[in-house]
Order: sequence, then structure tokens, then C-alpha cells
Amino acid sequence: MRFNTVTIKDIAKALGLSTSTVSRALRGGYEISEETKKTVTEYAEKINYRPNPIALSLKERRSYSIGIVVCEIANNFFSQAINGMESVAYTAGYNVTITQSHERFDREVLNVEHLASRSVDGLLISLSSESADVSYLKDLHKKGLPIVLFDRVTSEIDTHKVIADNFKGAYDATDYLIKLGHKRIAHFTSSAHLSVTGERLEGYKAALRDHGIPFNEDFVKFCGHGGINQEEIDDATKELLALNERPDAIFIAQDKLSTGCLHAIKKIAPDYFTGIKIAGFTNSNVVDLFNPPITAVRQPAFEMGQAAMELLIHLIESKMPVTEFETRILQTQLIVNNSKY
Amino acid sequence: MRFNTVTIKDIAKALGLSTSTVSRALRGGYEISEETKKTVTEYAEKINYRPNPIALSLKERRSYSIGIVVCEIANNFFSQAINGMESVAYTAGYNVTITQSHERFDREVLNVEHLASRSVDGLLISLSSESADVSYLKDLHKKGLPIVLFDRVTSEIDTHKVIADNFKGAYDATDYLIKLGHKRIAHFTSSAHLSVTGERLEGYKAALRDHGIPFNEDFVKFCGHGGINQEEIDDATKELLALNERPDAIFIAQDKLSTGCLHAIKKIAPDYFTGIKIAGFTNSNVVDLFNPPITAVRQPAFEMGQAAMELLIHLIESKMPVTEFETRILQTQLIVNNSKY
DNA sequence: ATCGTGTTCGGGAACGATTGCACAAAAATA
DNA sequence: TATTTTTGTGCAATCGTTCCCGAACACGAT
Repeated sequence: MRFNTVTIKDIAKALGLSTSTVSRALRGGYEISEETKKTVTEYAEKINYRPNPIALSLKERRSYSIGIVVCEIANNFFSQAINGMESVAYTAGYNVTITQSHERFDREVLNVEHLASRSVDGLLISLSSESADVSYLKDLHKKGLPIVLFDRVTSEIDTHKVIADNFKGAYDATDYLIKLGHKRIAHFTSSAHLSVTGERLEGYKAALRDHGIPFNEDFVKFCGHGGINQEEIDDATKELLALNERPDAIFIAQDKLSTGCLHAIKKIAPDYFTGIKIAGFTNSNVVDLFNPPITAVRQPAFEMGQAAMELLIHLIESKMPVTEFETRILQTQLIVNNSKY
Repeated sequence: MRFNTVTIKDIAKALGLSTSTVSRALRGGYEISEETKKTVTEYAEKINYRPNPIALSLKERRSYSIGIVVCEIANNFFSQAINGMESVAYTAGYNVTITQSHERFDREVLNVEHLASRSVDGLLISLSSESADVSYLKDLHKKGLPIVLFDRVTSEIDTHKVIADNFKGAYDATDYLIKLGHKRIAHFTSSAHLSVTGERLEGYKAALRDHGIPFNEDFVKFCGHGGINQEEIDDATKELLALNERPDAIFIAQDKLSTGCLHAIKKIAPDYFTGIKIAGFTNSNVVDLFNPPITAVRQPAFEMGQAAMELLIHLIESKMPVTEFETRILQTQLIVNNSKY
């Protein structure tokens, strides 16, 4: 604000009052006469006075703004979740600051620290695929920064969490593939230490087990960078194709991996598409337009964002320190041929 | 920052110095003895001191942060542009704050004003499809807020601008369709008062003219909300299908409209796809997976973001008031069958 | 006449950092 | 030895706002 130099002082000077009186008049302080209040508010209105949020932040040590950290906004799941968060924050009078970690731990730390030093009142974060050590977050949380984890969470931090039912989503997708007659189902997933990776892997295994299909280690491909670089996916695909017994279906655990895998197959072995069935987690709005059709496990991203923001604001505005935390689990949807299955 | 209470005062007290000395020692002031400097910096390091950006913003009336306003982050073009902006800002020591207008004028104004009051050092903005009146931006610009417009610009504001060569992009796409043998080419576009709409429409018209094809008013469909609601697109599609002489190709001027149109046709008249050719502006990373294949006009979004941020930072850091402004025009690419045409 | 008791307002200290100016002590010069 | 210069440090104002205290005044009760 190098401009908008209308301050409370200007009002005070113009009206022959003190800054304290003006401040109280504007805040509706009970100790100010109706008349003064009227004069002040009318004048403030006239000269278009806006309180300086920076000065307020310095004084109040809060900012009415909330920090969001995701790995990529160019990811349908996250952009939808952010929209959900915004919608709740907006009505509650908070602003949001969106940052991206690009799946890198150092960027994540930098973002979080910058947000914290900027006095965000709270933090919504989905961990990067590199984030194995979350002690920096833990410290901040201990110092009193309200945090709500969503999507990629960690048991290291005791706070509210919002996740999709990853186990069930993975189970349903795998189960669907099996019921279509597939028996050799591969699994593409991301970094092994992400919460979602484990949960989805378990769902996949459980579905196999329930149908008496043996689990094959070779069929599981971890792409540590979560689809950030296509090369990783290409390599995994090649490995799969090099197997004696090629898989006849693939279940993919991540949005970017799903499209990445389609690209890879299309590029490396387009004929392989015939007969193979692919199901994967994705919140893309255009899955129904995909040529090798894909069965989508869709997360309620918008609702997850809303829930996370609601929990965070509750945490921020709670008078008492909150000690009971909840993990909200939202159900996924299996989308087959553009309709709910 | 309700925690991280390590301030310059704490250091001063602990070391028996004044705050001014500590400040100067940390800043590397030439007037401080080497010994004191060392003591101070070492102690600051030890207790992990971080200067409070809020206090700095208040004092310096700048924040080393840059505001970005786009209509939707869930749009490939914008998320890619944002990545370009971030990359430049990051190396120059600036942070970015991303906000969304959701194609609404009131949200845009709210975002801009919030950013300005938060002392952003500059603003990068692509106008919403509702933004006909930009006087609020003009005022801010006059007051000294550095602004760079990108993508959807306006001639109302005299400043740096970064756009794609929309005319040529549209011309190339239309020309491509014509050369494939199509003569009845419809045009889907968004709000009429957006700069990009006009430029792309002109490119479309010019290509028709150059090939001696008459311009048909009925073939042009304006979707004012830019693809935010699918209904609008469905209606436009129906109108097109109801024509006596149905178009045999469509050129689409917007990312969301392109996919929206594919959805519409797929839903309303799937058989219509046979023989019809679609070309459209889109920065989707998955166009090659689309079933009704689409010829894409791809904007160099990342580079546009970089250019815009470079120009803005230049504006911010310029000692002299800048009076000469440039409009940087970047070339689009026609992507046919997943490769540059 | 004195003492509460409101009511309405102003003074001034915070919040964290920078910085012009003043001032001391030490060093250099006359 | 006296004076000037250099060097290192502190004081206090500033940014815009809030809020604790206290001041001034009026009014009714004692």
C-alpha cells in the first residue's frame, strides 16, 4: 500500500478527534456517543477509508488469511479442493494464500515457513511426495499454528485430517476390474511413504485376496515423483510390458499417473490397449473423452476442501485449546462410462 | 505469527545491545564493528531469528510479494502460466499470492483490492469474462500500483502486456480446417468484450476471407461465461445442430469451451462426430487422449507467465517511472496428432 | 459540599523493524 | 596537550492500528 494513504489519523485530524476515538467509533465501541460515531463513519465512508490489514496483522498477530500448500494446482483434484476451501473461507471472512510444493520437500518447507511468518491464522496442507520428515511441521504445530491435513496426511501430527476412503476406492476399482474377468492386474502408484499410497495399495491387495488372486510384487510400480516426470512412468510401463506374463489390467493410484500411464502406453505400445482395462484415481473432468477409456475413481475433492477448511476455521476460532481431533473420511465414486457405478 | 516470538529485541536484550545495533549488524551495516556483527549474527543464527515480514511491510510499504488474479486455476493455461510466473518470482526473491475470480467481476474487484491493501508490490491479472469496466484497476494503476496484464488485456490501461498471437493462432487453426476440405466452419467463443475473443474472431474471419469462404453469423456462438457452466455450451451446440446447413467443422476459442463442446456433442449427438473436425484453443496436457480427436491451438503459457513476471519485476524495481510500455506477443502452436504442425 | 458513577474522549504505549541523528570514546592530527 | 576525526552505539520516530488508563464533566445521591 504505497498509496491509499487514507488512515485513521487523517480522519482524526480532519474531524478534530483522537485516533483512539476514531478507532473505537469505527469498531463500534460502546463508549463513543452515537453522534461521534455517525460523524466518523460517515466521513470514513466518504473518503473511502479501509483499515490497513498489515498494521492489523502486526498488532493482532493474526491476519484472517489461511495458507494452503498443495503439490500442484495443475492437478484437478487439488484445484477442485482449493475451490471448496475458498468457498468456505470466503463466507467466513478469511482469505486464502495458495502455494505449490511441486512435489519437492524443500519448496514445501519454504512455503510453510513463509506462510507462518506472514501470520497466516492456519494451514491446510497436503504433503509432497518427498516429505518423509515432517518434524518442521510438527514444531510449528506445537508452537500453536492450527493445521489441518488433507489427502496426503501423516500420523506424526495429531490434528484434524480429511481424506478420501482410499482403501475402499482402491478396493472398488480393483474389484470392478476382477469382476470384468481380469486376473493379472498391475498397480501403478506413487511414493511409498505417502499415506494415500499405503491405503490404496492395501485396498488393491484386499480385493485380490477376496477373489483368491495371488499378489504379484512385479505388478506393483512405484513412481516416486508422482507423475511429475513422464520418464518415470514410461520406464515403469516398459518394465510391465517386458514381463513374461503381461498384466491384462492396470489400477492406478494417482491422477497424474493415470493420464501419464495412458500416454506411456499410447507411445510405447499402442496395440497393447486392445483388451487391456485401466482404472485409476483421477478427478479429471474429461475422462469421458479419453480414447483408451478409463474407469475413474473420483474423490469428492470440493467437499474435502470444504471439510478441511471448516475444521481449520473451527480450530482457529475455538476459545479452548482443542485436544480431540477427528479424521473425516469421505467416500470415493467409481465412474464407469461417464456415470456412477 | 503468534509464536516465533524471537524478535530483534530479544537479541538486543540477550546481548546487552540496542535494537538499532542489532538491526544494523544483521543488515551488514558498515558502521558496526566486526566483532559485534559476529556476535549478533551468530546468536541470531543460534536462536533461529527470522525478521518479521509483516513489520517490514508496514515500515517499508512493500512486501516482496506479487498478486496474481486469474479466473480459474483449474484451467491448464492459467496453471501453466502461474508456474512460469512463480519460477521467475522465486529467483528474484518475490513470493506470489494466487487468487481466482471465477469469471466474476465482483470477485475480481474484491481480490484486487485485497491484494492492494496487503501491499503487494505489483499485480499480474487476466481479466474475468464479466469485466467490462476496468476503472477500478485504472485508478489503482494511476495511484502507482505496477500492473502487467496478460492473456485477457484491455486497451484502457497503459502498461506492459503479454498475450499470445491470438489472431494468428485462430487464423492457423481455421486455415488448417479449410485446407482439410471443410467449408462450413462454426466458431465457439466466449464473452464478446474480452480482448482474446475479438482477436480470435478476427483471425477466424481472415482465414475464411483468404479462402473466399463467406462469413456466416449463425455459425458464431458466444458463450459469455467462458465454459463455467456447461448448459450454455449445450444450448449453443443444439442451435448449431438445428441449422439447415450444419457446420462440418468447429473452431473453438477457449480451453474450457473446447472440452465443453466435445462433451456437448458426445451427449447430444454422438453420431455427429463422424466427419466433423474440431480445432480449438487448449493447453490441456491430455488432448492426445481425446476420443473425438481435437486439433489444439496451444499457447506458450509458461513462457507467457515468465514474460509477464519479468516485465512486472522490472516495473517494480525501476528507479525511474516507466512511461514506455511494450506488448509482448508470443506465438501459438498448432498441435495436430500430438505433434507440432 | 462531597462522593460515587457514568459517559465520552484523549494520551500514549504497544506490535517488529529500520534509520537519521546525536553522542560518547578512541584515535589521529595539529 | 588540545582539537579534530573516526568509530561504534543508542535514542527516538516511523509505519497504522488497538486498547489500557486516566481525564474531564455531568448528574444524582448522600
